[in-house]
Amino acid sequence: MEGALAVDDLTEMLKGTLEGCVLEIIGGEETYGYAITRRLNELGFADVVEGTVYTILLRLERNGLVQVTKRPSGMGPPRKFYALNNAGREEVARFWTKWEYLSSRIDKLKEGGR
Amino acid sequence: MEGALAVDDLTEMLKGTLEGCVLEIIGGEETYGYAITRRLNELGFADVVEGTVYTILLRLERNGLVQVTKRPSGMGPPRKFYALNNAGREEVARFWTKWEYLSSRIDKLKEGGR
DNA sequence: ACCACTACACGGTATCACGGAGTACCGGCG
DNA sequence: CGCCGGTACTCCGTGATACCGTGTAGTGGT
Repeated sequence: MEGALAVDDLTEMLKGTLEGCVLEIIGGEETYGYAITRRLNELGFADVVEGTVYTILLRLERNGLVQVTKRPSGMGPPRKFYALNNAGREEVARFWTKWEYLSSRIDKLKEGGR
Repeated sequence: MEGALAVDDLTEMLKGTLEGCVLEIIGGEETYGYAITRRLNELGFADVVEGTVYTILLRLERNGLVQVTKRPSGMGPPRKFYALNNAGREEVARFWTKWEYLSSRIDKLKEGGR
């Protein structure tokens, strides 16, 4: 019954897009790593695991795209909440531009490719 | 005047998709590396260079997805023509399934992401 | 003879998603 | 009280991929 989905491994295809997805989620509301992972799983990115998301979050922080606030949880260890700053908002806009561009080219190739 | 396109660097986003694009092009007609590179450039993948395409072609050959035929050119050195075999046709179908899946998830995230 | 265009191959680099191990805080169970 | 499961974050190593420069080679034009 487990992941009997049509797709077995999106890993390589997610390169470059997963970071954008995380940015978009953070842009929607201030949130933290564990919740982002769950959110991604719900959205259909079923195989994305915590280690991957945390790597991305650390990278976002290192690149100065997010503002980080640590808050106690009551449900376990303290959480690190992430919110976009100006640079982050610009980056997420760039991401969507790139995605739009790429997906239009690919769809065109798929249609009139021959 | 230089590449004043809306997108500066698709490199990371192309990971996992470029190989599928090459497969699709080969599936359309038997062709060779140099021409595939030109075709990709025409299609909007402007920054894809020959070295990249050749590594993909070597990989496809190594993975037994293509049938290779060397033919003299008259326009330079001999060309290696690539055509899909059965495994290659299955692979390109899998690619489009994955692409469909991924792009639908991403578009959903973009719309109702919150 | 030189140069430009065509055409392919190779080696090294950077980036990214993944996976496992480790740490830590909390609540419920027997 | 001790153990386990769920929550939550960190670190490090691995594998896959696209990129880039360089080299090799064949053809034709001047």
